[in-house]
Amino acid sequence: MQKSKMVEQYPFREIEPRWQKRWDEEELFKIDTKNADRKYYCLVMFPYPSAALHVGHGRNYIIGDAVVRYKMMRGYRVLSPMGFDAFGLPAENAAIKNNIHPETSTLQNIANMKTQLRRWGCGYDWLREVIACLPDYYKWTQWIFLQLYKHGLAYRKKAAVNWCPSCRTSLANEQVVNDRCERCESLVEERELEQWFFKITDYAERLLDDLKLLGGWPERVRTMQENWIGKSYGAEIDFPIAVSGEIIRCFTTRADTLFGATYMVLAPEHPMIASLIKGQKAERSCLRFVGEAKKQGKRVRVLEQTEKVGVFTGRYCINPTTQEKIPIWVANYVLMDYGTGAVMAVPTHDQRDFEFAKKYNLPMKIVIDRPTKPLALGEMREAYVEDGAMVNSAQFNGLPNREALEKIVDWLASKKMARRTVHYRLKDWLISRQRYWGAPIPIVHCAKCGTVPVSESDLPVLLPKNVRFKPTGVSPLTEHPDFKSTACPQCKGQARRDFDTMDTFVDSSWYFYRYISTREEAKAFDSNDVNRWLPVDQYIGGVEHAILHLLYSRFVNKVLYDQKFVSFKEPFAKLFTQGMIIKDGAKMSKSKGNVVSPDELIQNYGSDTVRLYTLFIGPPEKDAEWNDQAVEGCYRFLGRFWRLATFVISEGKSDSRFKPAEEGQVNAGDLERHLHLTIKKVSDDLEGDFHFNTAVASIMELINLAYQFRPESQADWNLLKQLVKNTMLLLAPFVPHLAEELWQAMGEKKSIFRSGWPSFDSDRMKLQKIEIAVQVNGRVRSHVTIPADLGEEALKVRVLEDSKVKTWLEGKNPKKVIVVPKRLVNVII
RNA sequence: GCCGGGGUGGCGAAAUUGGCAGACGCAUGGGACUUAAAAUCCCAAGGAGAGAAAUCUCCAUGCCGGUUCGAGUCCGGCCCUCGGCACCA
Repeated sequence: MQKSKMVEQYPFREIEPRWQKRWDEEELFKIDTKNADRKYYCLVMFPYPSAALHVGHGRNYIIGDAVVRYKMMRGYRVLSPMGFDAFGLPAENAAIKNNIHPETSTLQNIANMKTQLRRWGCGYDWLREVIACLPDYYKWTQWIFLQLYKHGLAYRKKAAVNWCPSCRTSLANEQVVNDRCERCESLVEERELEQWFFKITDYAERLLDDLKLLGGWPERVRTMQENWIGKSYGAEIDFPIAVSGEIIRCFTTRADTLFGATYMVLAPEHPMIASLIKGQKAERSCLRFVGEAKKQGKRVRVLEQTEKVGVFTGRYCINPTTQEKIPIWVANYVLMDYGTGAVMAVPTHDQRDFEFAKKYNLPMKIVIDRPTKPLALGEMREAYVEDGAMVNSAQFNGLPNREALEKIVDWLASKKMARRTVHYRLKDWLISRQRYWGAPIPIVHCAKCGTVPVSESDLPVLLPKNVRFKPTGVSPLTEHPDFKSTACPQCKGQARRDFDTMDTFVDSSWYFYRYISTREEAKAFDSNDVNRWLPVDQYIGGVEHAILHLLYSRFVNKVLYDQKFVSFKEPFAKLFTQGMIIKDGAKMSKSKGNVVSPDELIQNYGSDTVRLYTLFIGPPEKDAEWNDQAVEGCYRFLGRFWRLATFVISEGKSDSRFKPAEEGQVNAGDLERHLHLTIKKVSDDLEGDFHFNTAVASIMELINLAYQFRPESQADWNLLKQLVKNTMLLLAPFVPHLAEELWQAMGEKKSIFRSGWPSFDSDRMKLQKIEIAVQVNGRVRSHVTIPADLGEEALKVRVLEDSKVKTWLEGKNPKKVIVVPKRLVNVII
């Protein structure tokens, strides 16, 4: 790139800062939320304050800004807020490494990012800025916690967390990639810790059900949430233990295979194991096995390559369908946290059970037969998992297995040995973090009263600033004397605070309400205002948040709905997830060294060019490869438009760098027609699913056409003026500085963003004469130009007279002639 | 394994939802302007073949088949690729 040699296409360096300043001064994006007339809430996912933004981040804000400006021009009162998801581990790690307080570096980063956003020309109501790490925000994050606590939706239990042995800290699920720590790549371990959870599982059914209300969401995201919630229908079946009569309860989705259940398998953590094996011969070997399995940890156990191993307990239970005694085993492949931790094993119709049974020589029985070739036990190499007819299943023999499934459950249910149940894959949300840089959990631990919530009037629980950073494995707050001890809110006795902080996903699960009431000091938000302005009309962000953030926010919304703080069931009416920007085949990241910095690009081409290219690069929902050379193409186009516009504004007197076409290859009628077509196309593209790329392409076409037009009369000049003026409006959401500059150069006084959106006239889009493609046997052989209103029969006659058609006909009569009005004629021979 | 995207020129991509495949842009080639270059403006361009030429013919949207006058688009069966979930009972 020879940027230094490049001639400046137009004076963007002077224009852009000037308009950025003017828009600030005029408070173009300031909104009063007491008034919700023609409201439009456009929300871009608030960023984590990293050191510098690259063009990949930029796509998010540029798309958002284009939507905001377009809707403004459509006459909406658009709320466009911005804030920062400012708590979190990276800042804390940087603090440890560089010996700088995370608040200092975070606030510095925020200042930098605001400068960058401003330079991009992205417009926000900065009076509504939200910064998650400041007490006036996290006070209310703590309030959210208390609301959940109050209704039994926040609880404490001992649980295994992801633990990175080299960073000596716990990690969030999302920071564990393929069982390894995202930063240092060491294998993640498990550690048992007393933790706070939010009971999101109570809402599993509604979170799943209400996905139906989200027609404005990409199907992909809805499906991902559906998978994550993972609902499965099945039944719990009771297996009495031989002799004792105690019940082992197991969950199955395949009750049709019950007659083939030839053994029972328990998870090593199953609570009944101890009493089962007590006094048995196998007691010692069982205990050893359980101990090893637990030591191995769940994470390793579920790895695909981990061998399935197990041990016999020496005890039996009764298959409730056959009354047969079947052995009870313990095996590493059964998980305690799905279903009941007990699995009825059907080796003939489940692949894992099949492998396990082969290995330990356990009995097998076929209960569903293959419709094609009957199964034979001796010949089976794998489990038969397809459908078929029931066999070896008493009164159910001969039934299709899917039908038998229901009947077997009914039959056992009538004997009170089974009941229909539903299981979810979704787990409760673990929100405790043993880290410093987060909102303290507003709980006090008192020896007398137990866990006691801090009262709302005592919020915020301030995060102390003078702490020592070293990776010890416990929160630095543990060592902080002032923070540590406090009075119990209940008995006023000596007590200690909870040392943990909240997952940053709690911070981000409610920020979109706070934007409505940023200045509110007495409450998290004003319900009346929030109910007027939400749901968010358009949410825009990366697909990487498809599950966590979007699911948590939906959950919190439902909790607030139940407690009557909000009156809507879902917080985000429409969701748009933009694709990533790729460079050299990989996602842009500092560590990969493939980031494209916007600063240099803006210096060389201006932010309007960067914006235009970002929108033109491809369909916004798809990933796209960044191409520096293609940026220049957009820069050239803006220059081309600038030259045309300045030439037209002065009626050919000023800009000597523009030369009109020597002979007009386009007439005024065509040009006007295309102007109206373009207005329609751009409007449709923006109203639809953000087809910025094709909208830009059609504007380019229009300008290319205008270059072919030679103005000869005052009417021609007026047409050209109308054209460039409308094009400014069409371009304004994409290239706001250039559009505003030219707009005012045309003598307009009001901001272009307060000047409405152009309309088109369908009558002016019509052609007098149209060209029709003529096919012979489905292949295009000729074209005819006809009056637009020519009737079908007349068209047929005209086509059959065509010399090329005659040649193909070779004097014969056509079998059939198909006419597609205004498009083509197909002559079948 | 299950679920969901995708597969179109040298490249990013379009295609009015079944109607002229490749708009627009990048890269490329040529021309104009210029002492020259840059910039700008104009023109060409999917591949193969025929022709002096205008033109013409054939082949082309991952592969195979089907429906249809007509398929990038619809149906059936494969292949590849990206993403999500997964010893889930």
